[in-house]
Amino acid sequence: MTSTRRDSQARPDDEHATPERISQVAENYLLSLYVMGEEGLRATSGQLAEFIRALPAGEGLGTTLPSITGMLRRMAREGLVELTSTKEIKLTPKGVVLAEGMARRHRLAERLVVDLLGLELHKAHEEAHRLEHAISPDLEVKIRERLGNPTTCPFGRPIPGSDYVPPPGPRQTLEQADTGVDYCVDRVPEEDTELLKFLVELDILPNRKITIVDASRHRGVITVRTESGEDALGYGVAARIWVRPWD
Amino acid sequence: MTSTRRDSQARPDDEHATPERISQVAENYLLSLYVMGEEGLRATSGQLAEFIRALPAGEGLGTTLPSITGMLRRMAREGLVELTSTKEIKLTPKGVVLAEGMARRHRLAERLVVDLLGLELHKAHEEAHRLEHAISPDLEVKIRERLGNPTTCPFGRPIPGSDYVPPPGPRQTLEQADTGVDYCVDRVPEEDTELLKFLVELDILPNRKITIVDASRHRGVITVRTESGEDALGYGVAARIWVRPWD
DNA sequence: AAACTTAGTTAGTACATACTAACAACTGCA
DNA sequence: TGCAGTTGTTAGTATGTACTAACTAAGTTT
Repeated sequence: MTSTRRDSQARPDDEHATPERISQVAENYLLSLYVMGEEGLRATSGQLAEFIRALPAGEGLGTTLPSITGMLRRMAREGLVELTSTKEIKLTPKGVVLAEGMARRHRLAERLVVDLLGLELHKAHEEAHRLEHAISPDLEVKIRERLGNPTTCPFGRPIPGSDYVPPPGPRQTLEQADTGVDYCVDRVPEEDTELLKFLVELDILPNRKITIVDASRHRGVITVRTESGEDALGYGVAARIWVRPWD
Repeated sequence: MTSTRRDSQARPDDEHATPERISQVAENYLLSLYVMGEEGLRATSGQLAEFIRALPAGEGLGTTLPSITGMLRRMAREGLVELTSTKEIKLTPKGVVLAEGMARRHRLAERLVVDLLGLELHKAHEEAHRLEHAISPDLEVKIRERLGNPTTCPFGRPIPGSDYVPPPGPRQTLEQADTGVDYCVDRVPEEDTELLKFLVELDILPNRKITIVDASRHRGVITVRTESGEDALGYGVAARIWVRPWD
């Protein structure tokens, strides 16, 4: 929904006295670019298209390359991104500030709906995707206070601006982890609803203990033990779960 | 926010299997028309323009008559409103359902930010104005449960679909009320931020006791007593506060 | 090296939302 | 009755977001 860029959703967020208000679409771009950066992905139009295609409520809109090219041009005009000669998309300092704000609100919203409202974890990302655009600075403060200044979202990602400190010890994916060693789940993917239902059931969630019981690479299956029991994961799934040393 | 009507904000809300998603702008129109109906106002384009002009974050956008005419035409095409021969705007059954949903979410959001997040009352309406577009049916249920199925918003208006029953006894404005009689505040206006700060200070809020100590119509001033003390109100303000018999 | 694949842009179009300026229709009053 | 103010519509235009189709530029394959 939505409308032209000048409609509601005024958020005097962040610095920049400029009376600019960016659209929800631009906000989504910024957040996507930010997360891609966090994940170490090369930010190109094509990658961005895939990212946006995976957005909840995306319904496939705004996912063709021409749409993205056009949107990026407008965002470049607004000073939010720069298009490098190698076709890479870089956030400007201004873009970074706004993108961090989006990530902050998105992750706070996830905590809000899960911790305070009791929403099922697998629905949190989609809800937050809508709410992130509707949270004013005032409300953000209240939410943060009410939640006790959380440092991560329910999926383990850090909340920008919080006093998050990366836990000690190396971080790796479950796919690369050793058998028989106790690990602490660090992050799980947030956008795959069906997978999340399974992870919740098996207690593979941030800060829970997990141990690889058996890894048969040839079968493509890793067997893990958690508080809730033992079960098997595919390597593809294991590659999307981050762990760190237990204790 | 914003963008064309097909972007994000998918809400499979309400009945109607039609895959229609209405824009945030249309949602605002529906809510405005609904509230105008509640307040017994004749819904014309002009009235609607004033209503929209008073919307928070409106920033004066979409408030010219031609904009409204155009928007209403589109909404009529979508079967949300009907334009009568007397230039009155009527919600269709479908429009009523959607409008009730907006009012429900708006008022639940107001309760959420005030009761659960501790936001100052005078900011609640503006926050809710953004949040109302971002609440899914799933989340709405969680919010309602978490709030204990409230029947009114913090300003005293009923939440559609709740088990609100109008309190017994006649409802009237403070302007028309009698001197020396105890009344119970029923509703206060929600959109006037400055007035609300004052009402909060004076404890003129729904379900509080209020008594007119003195009414000097010639001076245009009504003096009231509440739990918090005595103070004077202008008639214009008094006309916007609804009361019902105490007890 | 020619042809194909991949990635991205440009061109042209569509639609929602917004505006100003010009017009029409009704109301009230002289 | 006619003229003025109010109210609302139509006309014409701008901008954001989206698309398809056609092009271009790189790298791959044969």
